[in-house]
Amino acid sequence: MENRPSKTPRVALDREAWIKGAIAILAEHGAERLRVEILAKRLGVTKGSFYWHFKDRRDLLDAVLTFWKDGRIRDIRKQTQAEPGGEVAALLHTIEVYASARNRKGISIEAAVRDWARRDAQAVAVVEEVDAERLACACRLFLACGLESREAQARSVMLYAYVFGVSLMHCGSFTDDLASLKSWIAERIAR
Amino acid sequence: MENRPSKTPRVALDREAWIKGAIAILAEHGAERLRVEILAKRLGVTKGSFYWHFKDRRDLLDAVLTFWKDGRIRDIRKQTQAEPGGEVAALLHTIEVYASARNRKGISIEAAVRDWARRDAQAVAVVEEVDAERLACACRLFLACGLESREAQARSVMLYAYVFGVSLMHCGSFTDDLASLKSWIAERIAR
DNA sequence: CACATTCCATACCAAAGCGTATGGAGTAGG
DNA sequence: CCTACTCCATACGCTTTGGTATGGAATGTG
Repeated sequence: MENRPSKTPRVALDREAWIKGAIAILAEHGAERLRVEILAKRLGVTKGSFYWHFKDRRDLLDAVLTFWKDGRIRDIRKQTQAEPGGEVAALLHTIEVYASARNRKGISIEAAVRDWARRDAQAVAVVEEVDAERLACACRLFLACGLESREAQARSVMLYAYVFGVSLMHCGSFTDDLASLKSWIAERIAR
Repeated sequence: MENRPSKTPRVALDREAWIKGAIAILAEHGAERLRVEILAKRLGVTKGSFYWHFKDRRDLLDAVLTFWKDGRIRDIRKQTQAEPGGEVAALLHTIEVYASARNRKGISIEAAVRDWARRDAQAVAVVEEVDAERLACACRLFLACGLESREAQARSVMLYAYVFGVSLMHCGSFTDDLASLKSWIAERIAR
């Protein structure tokens, strides 16, 4: 199934195509509005196809969660890689990437999954795994900077709480130069 | 309508009772799951009654948003009151109150409204008003502490971003003493 | 060519939910 | 006591959506 040559004229959908479409809807409308008929229409097929690839709607939701979790864990490990001496730069880079307005799609997915986790046990488990990995990655960098364990933990929590919070706020009309405010904050968190 | 004596045997519902019930559902299940028939059942009546008090479902949603906005603006003004010299204490108090786990209900509503605001223009407008007021209140305190305008703004953004972010994270398994981490963070933000 | 397999369309049922129409019970005013 | 008004119940039509059953077209295989 997965090693189908991509040149095949028959453009059959596989599980991953459905999952990626589902994540797009998740980002735009939230988990509650992730309906199989809507998704099928978006992919240009009918739901008869859906139930070939997935047992039921829940099967899709779990697949989406796993797909998202794996991607996020891969990403945080990549973003927090640092050579000795470059730890502060890596921290600033992480804040920049995760709090940046140009990461709109990623932030939307993140927000949707976290809202989802307020009502779904499986989503809670996934978010906990991702948060644990992210905190561990940040903590590793702070420790490498020479901070003691306690402060490294506190700064890690502060870092991610800030990053998620700022992506939820609507502070556009508060200041004329939000970018410089953000870099001031990033400095205070990372250094 | 509003000056009905409370001793009336007939316990008729008024608009506010419907709104408060709606906010409870909003906190538990989100705006998407705020259905009039479910709400009516929760209040012990049928939807026939609902359409007496509200034009349609949208009418209820707008009323919920206005009710929430007024309450939040009243609250932030109250929480950030400070006598001269007590500004830092007021800031720490605000962080404590808004990021506290004992404020579960309020945090749930807050999260639901913010998620709602990702898809609803009216909700966006309300969240923007509330955020603007909160940032202004915090900024006032920082300025009273003697900080210059730029830093006061930056700290205000950091304060609220952190507060909302920490309520979204799942960092329970990260440390054995989250409380002391939080107070360390609060100190670093407020002072 | 015959056949099985893969992937999808169509048709169908059941449930949830919005909004309307209508009537009925309770209450206040005259 | 009669009437108007308030608040709610009941019944209905309509749309959306999850899930199933079944057939059919495209593709690969012997």
